[in-house]
Amino acid sequence: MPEKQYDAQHIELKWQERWKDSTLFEAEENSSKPKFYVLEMLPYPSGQLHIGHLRNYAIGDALARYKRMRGFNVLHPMGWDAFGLPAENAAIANQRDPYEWTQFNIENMKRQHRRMGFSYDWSREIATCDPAYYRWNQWFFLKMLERGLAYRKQALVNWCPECGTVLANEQVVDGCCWRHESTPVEQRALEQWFLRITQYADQLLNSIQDLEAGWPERVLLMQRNWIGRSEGAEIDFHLEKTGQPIRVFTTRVDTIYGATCVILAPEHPLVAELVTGDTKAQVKRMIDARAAKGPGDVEKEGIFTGHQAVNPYSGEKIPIWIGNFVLMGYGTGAIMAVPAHDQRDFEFCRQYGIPIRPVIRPVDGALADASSLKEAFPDDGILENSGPFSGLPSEEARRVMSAQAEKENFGKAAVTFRIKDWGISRQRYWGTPIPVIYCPKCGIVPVPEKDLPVVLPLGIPITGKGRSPLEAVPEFMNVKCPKCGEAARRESDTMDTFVDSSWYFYRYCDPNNSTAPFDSKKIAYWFPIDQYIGGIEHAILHLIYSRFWTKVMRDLGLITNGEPATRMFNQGMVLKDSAKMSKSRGNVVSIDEMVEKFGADTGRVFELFAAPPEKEMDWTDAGANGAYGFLARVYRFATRNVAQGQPAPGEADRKILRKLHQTIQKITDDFESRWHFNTSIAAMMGLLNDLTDAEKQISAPVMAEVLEKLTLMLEPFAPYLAEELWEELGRTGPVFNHSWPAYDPEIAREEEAEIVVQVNGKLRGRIYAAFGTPRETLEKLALGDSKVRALLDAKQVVRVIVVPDKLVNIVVK
RNA sequence: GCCCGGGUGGCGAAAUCGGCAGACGCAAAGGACUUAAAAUCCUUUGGAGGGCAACCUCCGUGUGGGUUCAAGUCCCACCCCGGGCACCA
Repeated sequence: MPEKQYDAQHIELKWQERWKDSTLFEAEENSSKPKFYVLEMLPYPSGQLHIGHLRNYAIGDALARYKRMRGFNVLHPMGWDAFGLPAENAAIANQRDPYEWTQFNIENMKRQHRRMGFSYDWSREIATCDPAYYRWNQWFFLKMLERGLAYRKQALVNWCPECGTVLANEQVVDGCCWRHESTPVEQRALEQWFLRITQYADQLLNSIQDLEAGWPERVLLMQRNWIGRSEGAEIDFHLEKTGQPIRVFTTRVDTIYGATCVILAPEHPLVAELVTGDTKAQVKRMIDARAAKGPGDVEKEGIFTGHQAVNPYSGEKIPIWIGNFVLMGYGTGAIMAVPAHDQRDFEFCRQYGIPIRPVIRPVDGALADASSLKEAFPDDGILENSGPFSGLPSEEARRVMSAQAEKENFGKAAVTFRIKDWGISRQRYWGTPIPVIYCPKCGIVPVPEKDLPVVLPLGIPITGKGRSPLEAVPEFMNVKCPKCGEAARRESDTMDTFVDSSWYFYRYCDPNNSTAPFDSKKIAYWFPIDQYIGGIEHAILHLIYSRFWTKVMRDLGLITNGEPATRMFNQGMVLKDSAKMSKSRGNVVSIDEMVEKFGADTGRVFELFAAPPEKEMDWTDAGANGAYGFLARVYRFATRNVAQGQPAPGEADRKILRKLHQTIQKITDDFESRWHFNTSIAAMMGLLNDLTDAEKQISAPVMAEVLEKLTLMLEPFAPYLAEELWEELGRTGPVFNHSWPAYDPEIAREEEAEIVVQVNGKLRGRIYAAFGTPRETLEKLALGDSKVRALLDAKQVVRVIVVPDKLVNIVVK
């Protein structure tokens, strides 16, 4: 009879058909099992899934299946982040209704995910473009508005005068509009809505320490830097002429006697008062130049205002400059320049001939001579030439000096954060409408909760021109004021899509709730997320916003957890032939194409086998062939050995059982600790190689046991094949309803330890001894080894190092 | 410039706590089967040298130093690659 061949297409279609429309894992809130919530980051439905998107799902699905087999009540939901710029651009370009376009893409992606056989609980599917979801974005917005966490202020946006519309940063190309390459983008001030994330800056920073156990160190580091807390002092210099205070922020108030000028950001409000005529025009050019270029490329540039400021400590008069490197959005928008102790100030002052005056000396050194200074001395030391503070160490001086400022009312110790409030206004069609009404009489009026959701009007023209697409829809814009009943206008801005992704994973726990965003009891059961998996590109924005949202919901009394996820994992990128996959390179491999060529199981196995999951991996068809070959060998071996084997047990049985238990141990360890599934799969390949070598010597019961356990171990990686083999073995599936195989360390252990014998650290031989053989015996054995003895001839043994069960190193002279 | 990762055969990689470098796979070469090809199976495969042979010797984890009985792994300096941030006072 010819051997059965592995036909991935046939097998996968068969099981897809059987499991059509069914949810594989159903998570239950009332289960007595321990819970495990595993989540991959939301995909955006661009409709064109390629194998680069596959990796975090392959990892998440393997983990979900493994945890399920370990007896956990697993929640593994799936949904779609379905608002955004691409949908709108597609609508503009293809004249398609964005809602239909999105629905089409969601259906397509769902089909692809089903084809891959991922174990989602489809009964919990959500799409963020559904009013049933975004209604709660609006509800949260109103709650934040009530508590002063949402506010409106003027902010600068990129504006294309040709389109008459707002541009996202990525739509600005070389300072010009992406559609009008010769039209420079302008900065225009618009009233925009903000969420006060800065109010949570301290909490977001402090509770990072709770994440240290389960989040990658680099993500936490990036977040710490992003939040950017710095301690220092705010000090008022005074305008000489009027006595008007100019507040500066500094981390080095101890250097203030070395301040030789005050520098204002060009946008600083005082600038408008201080400068006139030509200088004013010069300042405007400075602002525009910076907007067009981006801060990194700008040369330091300064303008003297002609005014003087008074140092509140020394009474000294110093010039006031305007500097293009001073940021209005950080600190107070004004700095004191201490060129002797700050490299950037040093460069600026040298450029403009402003005096440089050292006031800090190293603890065990002398004060630098200003005329010979080559670079700034930025470190702490001892104060000199600093009036009553001379002789104090920097740290103490900072404390004393800010205390004095506070006492005498010209400043205080202060903390500044780099993080800014979160601007959520988007002048776009495709997002959650901001639920606010502007009444000429009552002002800003929130939409009453009973009128939610404010729904996006469908079927309207989207041209990409004008302030916002919604503004051109009178049926949407014109409303009665909920307070006074007079004619009023709606807010036409929609929300940033990061709002959608900030709390979607809570909605999964209760996706159909129509009276609340979710039932708090269900959240209390499932949260925090046990494992979140996604790309490193979200390390900052998405992950800070969702942490912020969690803290706000906790303060609203909706949830009790302070962080959304206890563990976070960032998978590496998938490359194709060593280059990032992209349409322009033409190296995109679609999931459909891959499944037709190799099968879903092969795709998963290869993506996990080619590299450890946190590293980037290179997709090559040859490599995928290798993974296919492995699955095919497993299939052929299993099908030809079902109910086969020698009647009597023998030596081969013992060896193969040992290998089996070693393999189970290895893969279990990989799942429990570091997720190096590449080595897990390598271990299964090793087991299969040993099985093939001993094929004819294995007894029937051992063969049956090995095949059963191998199939169970395949389940997280190649579920279709596992299911098929399970059926071949005469068992009833699904496989994930069965327990993960246990290993016995006694069986897994080698009978004898192989002990390496080194002479002066070089490998010279091996000896074999039972585990736990005492040091003395090992030393004797090693010294007695004939090969070793030959090498020791005429040499003197200085020392012998014995590592039990491992190694003997003989040091000779 | 700063911060964070990396650098191991022809290639992807393994070596989890300082203890046998190169597991597992790809590619390649040779062989078996075949009219032939595909598929499958077997053998070889870090480099150099030696031996009729079982095998043996030396070198080898980006570079140069160091610690150690022992270094891919720890320390110092440097080079290169990738990612992030970029005048943050």
